[in-house]
Amino acid sequence: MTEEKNLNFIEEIIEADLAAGNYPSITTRFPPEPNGYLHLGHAKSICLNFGLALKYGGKTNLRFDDTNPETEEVEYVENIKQDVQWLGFQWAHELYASDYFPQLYELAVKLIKKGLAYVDDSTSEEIAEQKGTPTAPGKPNPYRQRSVEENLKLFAEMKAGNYPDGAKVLRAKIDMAHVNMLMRDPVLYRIKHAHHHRTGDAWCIYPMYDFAHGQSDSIEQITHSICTLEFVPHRELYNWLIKNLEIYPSRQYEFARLNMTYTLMSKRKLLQLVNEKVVTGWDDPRMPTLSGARRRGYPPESLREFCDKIGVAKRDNLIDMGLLEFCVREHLNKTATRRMVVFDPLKIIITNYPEEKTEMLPSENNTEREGSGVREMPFGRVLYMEKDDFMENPPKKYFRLSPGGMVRLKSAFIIKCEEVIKDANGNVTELHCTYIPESRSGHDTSGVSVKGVIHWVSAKEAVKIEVRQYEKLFVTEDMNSIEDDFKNHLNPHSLKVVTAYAEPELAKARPGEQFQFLRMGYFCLDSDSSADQLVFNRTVTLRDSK
RNA sequence: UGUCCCGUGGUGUAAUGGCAACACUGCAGAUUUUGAUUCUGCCUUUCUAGGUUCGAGUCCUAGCGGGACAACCA
Repeated sequence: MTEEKNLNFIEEIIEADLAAGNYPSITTRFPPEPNGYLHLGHAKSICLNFGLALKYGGKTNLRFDDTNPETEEVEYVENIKQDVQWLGFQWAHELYASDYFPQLYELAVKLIKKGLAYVDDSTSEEIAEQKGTPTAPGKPNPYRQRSVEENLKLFAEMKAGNYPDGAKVLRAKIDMAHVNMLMRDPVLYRIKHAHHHRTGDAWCIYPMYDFAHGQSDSIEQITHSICTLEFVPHRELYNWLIKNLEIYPSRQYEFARLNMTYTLMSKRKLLQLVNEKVVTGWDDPRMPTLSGARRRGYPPESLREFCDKIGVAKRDNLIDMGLLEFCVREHLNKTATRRMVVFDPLKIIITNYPEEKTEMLPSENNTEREGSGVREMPFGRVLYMEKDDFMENPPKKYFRLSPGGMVRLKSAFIIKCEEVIKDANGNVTELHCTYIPESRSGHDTSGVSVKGVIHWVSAKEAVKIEVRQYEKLFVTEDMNSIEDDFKNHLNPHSLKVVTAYAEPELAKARPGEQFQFLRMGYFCLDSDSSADQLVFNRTVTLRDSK
């Protein structure tokens, strides 16, 4: 237990509320709209809302904000639930704003009866026109003066389906000259003859966000309704409705949304990438979605650690993607199983090693994880090493292989490069080496010490695999600052597919298993794998201080 | 030319009127059978100007800078 508290501003509010006895315990909610997949920004919100309830012994509801049937689908509902659970959280109740449609309708009637709402026949253009601008007040229209009886009748007719889409709306009657534009008689209900993923065709009028979200909070007795900064102006309306509807006083608090370098966090734009097949789907490992992160191999623990590290505040931020990668490496370093894979093979022949011989050499699965044991790697006369680990004319501080030089083959022997074989064009095609039999790993009596250690595989037993190497999706650091089409900023090299040569043990990889390919990075088996073609995703590279 | 929100190292986040700190990044070094990991050190910080106070990153005022607000989206 640490002494210091270091609370974020929401925790301070909660602790003050609890200390003052304002609530017996807290209730939060995570309120996604099922019109897309969850992304890293949602992870911040999920960790915040669920984390707060966990910390203070409260509970969190998962509530789908499904008030716009035109964009919402069950497919999204299912994936959102899966993502929240994958992140490691369990909701108290699975709820839907659409469950409250009957109650919401009654609340609207109540507002009408109080003379605080009216039916407006204006077109959306007219309403926008009459609304004024942030610097100019709006003007009321004649519909504002309709009687309570007429409003009641008209609203009932709207519900009954007597009018086409757009013919009428229900608006709150507040103040057309209000300095806050959201208080200039906001639209509460609109007509949409659309099929809803849960209520079907039972309704043809649907509440707007402002007449659904806060009311749902009240119905569920949410104590702390936490949302992002763009809802700050809505808070005044949120409170006005609570007061005039005389319902449970939930309170809204706003924090700054997550922004990350080289990334977009807009569901609309991510949907565009999916629809236009720029990526393979919402779960493309390059996507900043939770399903993309999962497929790429980011452990949920890392995401939670990341959300913890970035903190919660009210100022705009741009978090370095490197911080997320740090959290991923930190976790994977302790958990990932080590394997050797050569990406760009250079054949080496150990000239003093017997033709027919193969011996099995043990190598640690993970020195960072106690009890993870060893596996056996076949070693023979013909091996592959990384082309990158050989240099004909090495610079000063180079300590891998060069002509006449020595390196250790990890978990095996020290070898010396005796001869460089080239093709007609002068490209190096093969290396002839000798090995030092006394230098066997763990039994080294050779007295020779070398600085370089490289990975390798036996050519005969090597397994061919497909590896997908990912890089950032966009080349521009701050994607919020651009003013042209975001697709102009796509990274043309965000995916590179290569064939690599793996030690035979890797063929036993199971879905979800995380690996470190020695000196190359962290990888996981992709769902595109088949019996005769294993496909691996590169989760993240190793830190490289070469 | 309105209202609201926000200004602390390169990036984030703390410091709750009393010695500006932690993490990431970067740089340097040690260790290392992964140029990884681990360890050590270093660089760099309170937007400006007034005011209140014994004392201001913190409170007040103004300015400057950034963001939000004119969907029958959420």
